[in-house]
Amino acid sequence: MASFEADINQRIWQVVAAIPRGRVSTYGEIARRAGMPGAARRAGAALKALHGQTRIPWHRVLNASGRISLPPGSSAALTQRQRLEDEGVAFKPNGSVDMKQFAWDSEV
DNA sequence: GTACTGACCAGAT
DNA sequence: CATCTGGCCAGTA
Repeated sequence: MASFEADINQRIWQVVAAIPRGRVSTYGEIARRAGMPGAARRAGAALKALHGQTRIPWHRVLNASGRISLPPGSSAALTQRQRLEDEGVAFKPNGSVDMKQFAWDSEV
């Protein structure tokens, strides 16, 4: 049996890939859907492992506050915001996204 | 093996 | 709003 760790990453990426365009989710939600409730950090580690080279829509994942969890001003953070706005996800002046409106599991 | 860190989270102060 | 605390799991030194 191969270690489950590698499969866990695949699981996480699969969940992220399932986020509809124009919607966002959180690390906690991703972890929960991947079968590891409470392991939000694991989700972050899995996305970091992609290091940008992937077709997985990692930019649709925000932290529980609805904010980009990457260093402000960093290349990755700017790319994430750019791609989300391009998909129709709006950022408030304070730099957060309205989860009530754009969360994957949320209805308008 | 231990210790520290991190694209986290929720609750308390 | 800022700060701290405990919890979670994996990667790194």
